Amino acid sequence: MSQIQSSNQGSIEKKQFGCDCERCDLRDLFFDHVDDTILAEICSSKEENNYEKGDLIIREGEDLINFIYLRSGLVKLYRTDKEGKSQIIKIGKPLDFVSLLSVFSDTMHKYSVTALEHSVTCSIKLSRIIELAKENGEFALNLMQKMSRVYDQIIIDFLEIRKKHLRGRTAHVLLFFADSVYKSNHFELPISRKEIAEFIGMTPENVIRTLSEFRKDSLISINGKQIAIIEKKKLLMISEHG
Amino acid sequence: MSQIQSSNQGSIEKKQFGCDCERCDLRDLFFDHVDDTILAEICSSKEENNYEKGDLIIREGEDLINFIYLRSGLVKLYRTDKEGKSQIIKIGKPLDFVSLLSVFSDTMHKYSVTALEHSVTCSIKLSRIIELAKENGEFALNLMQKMSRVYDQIIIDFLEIRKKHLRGRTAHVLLFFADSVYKSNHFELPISRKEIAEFIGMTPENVIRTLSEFRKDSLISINGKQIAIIEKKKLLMISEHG
DNA sequence: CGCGGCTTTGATGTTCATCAAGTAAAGTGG
DNA sequence: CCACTTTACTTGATGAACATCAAAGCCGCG
Repeated sequence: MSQIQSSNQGSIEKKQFGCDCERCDLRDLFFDHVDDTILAEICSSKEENNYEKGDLIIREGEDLINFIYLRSGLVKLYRTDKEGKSQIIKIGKPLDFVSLLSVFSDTMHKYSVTALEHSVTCSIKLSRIIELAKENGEFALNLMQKMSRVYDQIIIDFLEIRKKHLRGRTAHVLLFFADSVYKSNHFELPISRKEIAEFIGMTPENVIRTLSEFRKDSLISINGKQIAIIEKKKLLMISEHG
Repeated sequence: MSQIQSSNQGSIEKKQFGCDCERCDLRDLFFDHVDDTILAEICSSKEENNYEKGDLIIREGEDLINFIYLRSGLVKLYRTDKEGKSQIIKIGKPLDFVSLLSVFSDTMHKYSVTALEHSVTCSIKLSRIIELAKENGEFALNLMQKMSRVYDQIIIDFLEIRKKHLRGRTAHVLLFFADSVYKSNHFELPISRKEIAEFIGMTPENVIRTLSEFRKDSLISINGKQIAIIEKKKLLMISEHG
């Protein structure tokens, strides 16, 4: 994992924070209710990290020191049991909050996070965030809302997936990447067949078999990791149970 | 559903709040960081409700007006789809927070809640809680921690259950009631076989079959809803996968 | 180049849902 | 309070869905 400090590239507008937080989409989300002085302090104390595909960002069990969020890229959030088997909980995009889960429930990370593509995270000392929340209820409330939405979405996805069979689950994953991540019917799968299986609670063999079926039925075309969705409506029907 | 207002029965210690919050276990959890004046105000404006087994406490989709928590009793938290099929998310005990989930993520309830035994809830206007959180960061942070723990536990339980087969899931449920709810190896099941099935994502028939198997293997004894766990160690092994 | 992990397909058996049919229990109206 | 209706429970039989095992091809990497 490489680790670089972001440099101020002289933004055009607003104050100089000694960093480039002004241009970060996440700023609004987090710091709506924090005044500029504090924002500048946070901003200059933050740490920006770069990760390549496959890099471990957070390891389950590690001490929870930083509040980490995803600035760009794509990550998977997962748990691994003693036998080494993983279960993927969520595919995290920017504006999702990487370490948001479990930040306030424990002193250790409850889940691991690994980059699925080149990703950039920002880290802020958790102790500072907690101070801020104590001092500033609006900020705390804002955080609470975001957290709650992320959690609720995970629960609803789990329930949705549990209702479906193999074909429905597989279609669900394809549509998730097409609609929620890449916003295109043609994309490169950022995860392996095995990881799809860990995501939907099936075996890799059966995921592959189902993808092959979809291909034979001309619902999708497959070229390694390249996926093109051909019959989206049919795929949707399969996902919603068919 | 009956609805009674709690009456002050003249508590011995501390101030008179015009209510009996002093004797509520939940008080500490919520209002550690709120001063007595505000506490008194909240306390006298709260509404206490009684529910019998089977009473609906919250209906999915209802406007989220009150912050509701479970003072005593047992509830199920669940979602129902268009075809009328339910999925149970969690069995809620006192000190769990009935309306905690989704309170801060939406304007509507995302889940339904039904009483599994006689239950007592306290309701506080959500708008008041939000004001409090804004004014008082410590309170907000406290709430955030509790919420986060509840959510994390749900996610971990979902993952655990997903790893297991029918026998493991059924054992898991029995042990949950024995250890986490009733703290006894002999208890009356508060939910039907069908509800167990909705909880673990199986069919009622197979839940029944598995319970019968456990009975034939002398791991448990069954008399209607009365369950006695005989071979706890073996049940534990089955739960942890055997 | 060769090793290890991911991928793919096929064959086989297990696990589970579904259907059916009957019993017990619990609620309902006269 | 009893006959009636409904809902929950139970067991068996069957087939579908899925995991597992096996074998071979592929790809990336040291």
